[in-house]
Amino acid sequence: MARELLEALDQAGVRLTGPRRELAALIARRTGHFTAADLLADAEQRSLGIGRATVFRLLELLADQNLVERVDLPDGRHAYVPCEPSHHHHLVCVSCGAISEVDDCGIDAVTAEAARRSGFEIQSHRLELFGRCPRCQNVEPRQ
Amino acid sequence: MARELLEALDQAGVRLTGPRRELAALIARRTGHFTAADLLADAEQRSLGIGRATVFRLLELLADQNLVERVDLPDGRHAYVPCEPSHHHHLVCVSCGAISEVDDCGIDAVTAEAARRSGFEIQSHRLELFGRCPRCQNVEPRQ
DNA sequence: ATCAGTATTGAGACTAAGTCTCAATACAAG
DNA sequence: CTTGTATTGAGACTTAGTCTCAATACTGAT
Repeated sequence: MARELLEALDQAGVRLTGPRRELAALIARRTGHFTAADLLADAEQRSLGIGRATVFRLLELLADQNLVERVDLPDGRHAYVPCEPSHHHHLVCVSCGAISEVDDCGIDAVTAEAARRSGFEIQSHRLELFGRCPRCQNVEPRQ
Repeated sequence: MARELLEALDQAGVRLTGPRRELAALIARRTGHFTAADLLADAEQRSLGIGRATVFRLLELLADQNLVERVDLPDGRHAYVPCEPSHHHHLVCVSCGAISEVDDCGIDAVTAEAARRSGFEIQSHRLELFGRCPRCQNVEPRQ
């Protein structure tokens, strides 16, 4: 998966540098969502000597490329999740942080209806679903 | 509208203090969304001598009471919008910041479908729609 | 292979956002 | 009025993110 990220960056015409390769590998081995601080901590733990700015710069690049998406957690923090570049939404497990992608599911009808009622010209939307993944439901049922 | 905020705070069993009254009035005279910094600036401009912490504390209180909702702007900033305490979603005008509330519009069907497909047990969701309000469409058509 | 030009880098200063502590104050119930 | 306690502002502190700049390292051309 790190490979895919790097290929996509290559396609985008940016240089494939050491720090970028290393960060791509760190992202690839993460499961679920992570924050910029998580990634920075990973890098520091391995003494990769990667600066804070570089982490933010890469995340921005990946987000531009839709290889990673920014998710606003219910507690207000910003996290990222690696994902397919097509438009979709995320299900975030509030227990373990696991992420699942869902594609359209009919939200277009909802936005069209909202546009009709309000007169707004809708350009984009963001739908985030929070709950518990199947695994966490089994571990601690009906909490 | 400041009155409504204060009444609701009273209901919630907190004290109706000077700073809270003043901030409620500032919120009431705002249109569209605003950030904590905006409110703080308003207060400073009027030399109300209200501390940063007080502003954040009140916003948290109001959010707990669902009198104000936190919105994550596309650029990643956090904003607040005063609103009805019932569940609903917001349309945010990216030109002028105007806010419009939309109620359900069939999103429950979407979340149910997503839950079915993923096996998640969905607890909450957040839908934000960004676009241009009717007024801004007229000012600068088809931008 | 090497070179040259330029994108990218890390360090660290800086800004902004938000939290926390604590002594002083002000509300509200009696 | 008095008194107990919630709330306050100041300001230190933390965390998130940006910016600058000189040094480095890709990459494409040679």
